Amino acid sequence: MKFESQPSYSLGQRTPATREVAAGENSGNVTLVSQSALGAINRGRVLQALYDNGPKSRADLARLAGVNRTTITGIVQPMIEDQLLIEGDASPSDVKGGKPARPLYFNPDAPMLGAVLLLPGTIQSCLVALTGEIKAVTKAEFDPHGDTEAFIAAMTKTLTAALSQAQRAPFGIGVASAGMIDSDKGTILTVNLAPVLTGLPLVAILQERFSLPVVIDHHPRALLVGDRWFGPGRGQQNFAAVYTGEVLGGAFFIDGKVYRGLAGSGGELGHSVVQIDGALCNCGKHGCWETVAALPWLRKEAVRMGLPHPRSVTCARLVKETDEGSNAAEELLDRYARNVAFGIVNLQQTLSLNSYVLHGDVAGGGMKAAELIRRHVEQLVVKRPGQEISITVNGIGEGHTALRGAAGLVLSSHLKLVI
Amino acid sequence: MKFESQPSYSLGQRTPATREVAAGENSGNVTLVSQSALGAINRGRVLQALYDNGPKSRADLARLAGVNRTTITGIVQPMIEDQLLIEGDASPSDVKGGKPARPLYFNPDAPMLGAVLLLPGTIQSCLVALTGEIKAVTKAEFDPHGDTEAFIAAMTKTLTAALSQAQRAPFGIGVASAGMIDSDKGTILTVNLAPVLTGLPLVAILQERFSLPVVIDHHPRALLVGDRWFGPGRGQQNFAAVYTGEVLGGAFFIDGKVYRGLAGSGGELGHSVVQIDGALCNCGKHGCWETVAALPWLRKEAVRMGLPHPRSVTCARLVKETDEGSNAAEELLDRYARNVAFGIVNLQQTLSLNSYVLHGDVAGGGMKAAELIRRHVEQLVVKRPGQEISITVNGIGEGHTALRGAAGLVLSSHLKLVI
DNA sequence: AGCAGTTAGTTTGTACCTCGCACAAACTTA
DNA sequence: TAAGTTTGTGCGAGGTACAAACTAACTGCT
Repeated sequence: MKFESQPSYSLGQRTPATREVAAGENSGNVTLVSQSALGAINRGRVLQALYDNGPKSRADLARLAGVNRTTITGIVQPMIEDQLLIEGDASPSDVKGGKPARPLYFNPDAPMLGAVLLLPGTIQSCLVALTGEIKAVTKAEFDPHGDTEAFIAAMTKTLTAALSQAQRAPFGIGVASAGMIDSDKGTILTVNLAPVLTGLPLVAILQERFSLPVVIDHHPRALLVGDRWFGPGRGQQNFAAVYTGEVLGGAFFIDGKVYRGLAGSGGELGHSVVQIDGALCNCGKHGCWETVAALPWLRKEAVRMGLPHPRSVTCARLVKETDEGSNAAEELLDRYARNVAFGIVNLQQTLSLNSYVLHGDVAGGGMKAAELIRRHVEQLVVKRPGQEISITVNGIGEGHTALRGAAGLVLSSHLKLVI
Repeated sequence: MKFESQPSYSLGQRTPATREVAAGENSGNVTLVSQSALGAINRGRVLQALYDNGPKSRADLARLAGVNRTTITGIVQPMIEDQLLIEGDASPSDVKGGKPARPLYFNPDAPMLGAVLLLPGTIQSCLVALTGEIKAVTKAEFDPHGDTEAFIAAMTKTLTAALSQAQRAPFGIGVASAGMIDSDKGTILTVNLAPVLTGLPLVAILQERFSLPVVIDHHPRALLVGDRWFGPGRGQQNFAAVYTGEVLGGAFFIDGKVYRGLAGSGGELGHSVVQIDGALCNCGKHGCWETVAALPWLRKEAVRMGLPHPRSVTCARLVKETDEGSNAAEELLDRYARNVAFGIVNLQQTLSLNSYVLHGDVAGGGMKAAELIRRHVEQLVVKRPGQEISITVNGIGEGHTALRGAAGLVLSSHLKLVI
């Protein structure tokens, strides 16, 4: 599957090959900013400003970035000609007098992004427009213990089905996967619940079949980017996404960049220790955060406390039952919130990001759960004067946030160059 | 106190005033890289490469950074003329044939950096050469509960004494301080053991008196920069510094940059929780890492176990007594190492930096303590294939590492622009 | 000794980017 | 209708990195 008509400008490094050439034999630890890279960087930042702030005029963008208006014109003009951006009609502005500003926004028909969400047993592929719209969703299932070839065939088939509905070449393909991912090498290291994926060099495989830039990252990082793009993290420079469910995970947005850690292994929070010599964890260690703040703990406690249908209890149900007056539910919910809070406290003491977006089970508990957790965090953290800690939930269907995030991963990896 | 003869080129933003002008009314979250900033950025990176790798020829630097040789010439030539760098004699190289390379290195007589280490009751000021040499150390004491004016007078006096021995204007002044620091605003928030410092806007005060760029940061961050500059972190792009003693603290070097967190509050690791509902901490919470891995814990346990002179026990002494065959010392040392390891494990699970430099009490235990801790970390961390975790100690007199780090803070804040 | 080959560093010209200035377009206010 | 304001656009200036071509200095072979 090949596409034509690449845009006349570059959004950054468009293919891994280009990247290798650009980096050359640069084995050192210094990278200078080259003249040509500068253009790509600034183009990327202007686009990001448009993501973050919505439609803006050239003059607004110039003010926002502290640069000359002419600079913005020079950057956006080719993008308008290339139909990536659209110049809207002059809108009635709030300022008096003067030529009315013409807002710039993303062309809904601009090149889209391929996105894949890979969870044990299921593949979800789609196209994501720069406006965040999700199109051409195709799903497939695979045998987690089956044959690699069969999985690759299923993967290729759904992705082809989704991508073929694009009119112009997508900018790239982003894959969000459960499990342990090496995002540098582009391989899946291990997925406990889907051994067929173990060691799969998925990026190389997809790159070869689709001739597009491909990025893979783990699920929480996709949620983070989804938050940043169209969720509560929009426009923020520092925040963390935290996922709770059967397992716990997290990802960080630091100083305007997605944090990966070496080989993309940052954010494996589930196995940070909050209880030395505590309960045994799946990983073989004791007292991991996952042993006190994930669903298995919640359900075990529900059994112990004699709650109704304890094996299927969720945060959402606890909130509902609390509202209906169940003291037992309220008590368990509070303990759950407190246990979740400990992990956030440790993050806060370490990175001091001040802003946390919750996903997964606790997100089902909505604002009430978030507020409960926030209160525990406030109590447990060492306060600094004037410091406010924000805890929000992203309740949008998880699949959508992760898919948007997977798409955003491609984009951000090509916009935010490592400089 | 004023200096003359500024260099003809700029190493970045030389004064806060310039910075404000440069940022303009940029209240947004986007910053484009301007053409002129590009030069400053690359100049800074070349200098950093020289720090990291020691004397290098232009050609080597070009290869290291993946840029053209002519670019390096253009960058270093003004610095040589300005006597910041010196071009060494052609040295016999290992390659056969060709014109011999001429190494570039820092002029020991180049402008130096002012550095201050502020601990409860004591002030230490000095000059630090770009070669790392520490000169003109002057010390003073102050009453931690005394008068603010008296403190400022003492501070100004020692710093003036140190700076007056410089022949050219220092690049700036770096302050490393105990306690909670707001490095954005340049103020000391609180120092538990020195109330006189509470709320002191030290950066503004020093900037006014010395007309130089001034940077303040907390003690562990200075240690980090000291490590990065002349310690085990030299040339590394990702590592953490961890300080243990009466209190615990840390700082991170991430992707080639010092991590600060909002208002410089990142790295307050002592109060991350490793034992839910554990022992009561000074901060009023329970189960902080500080309650199980700092000196007070160690000494309390030494008392409990009946070790000799338990109130003055240190890691160094435990190592010595272990070597001499004391089983009790060996057992306590191992438990101490394990407790320290938990904090490092949590860092590793969160940020995945893979490299840790220890300071303070555990550093006194030398390689033996480091190896013990490393073994515990290896056992407690979720291993990824091929992942190696390095734990080292920086045993150099703490004052020196912190002072060098304080100096480095100024330099790095002026070299590594936020771009 | 002399020449080819190799590497270091410089000179020169080119391409690219941002900025400041001047100006037209479009709108408001008096 | 005139003055004032804001947006957006040419155009030249200044600064930066790069490529090509050159000189300088050294090695190894004949």
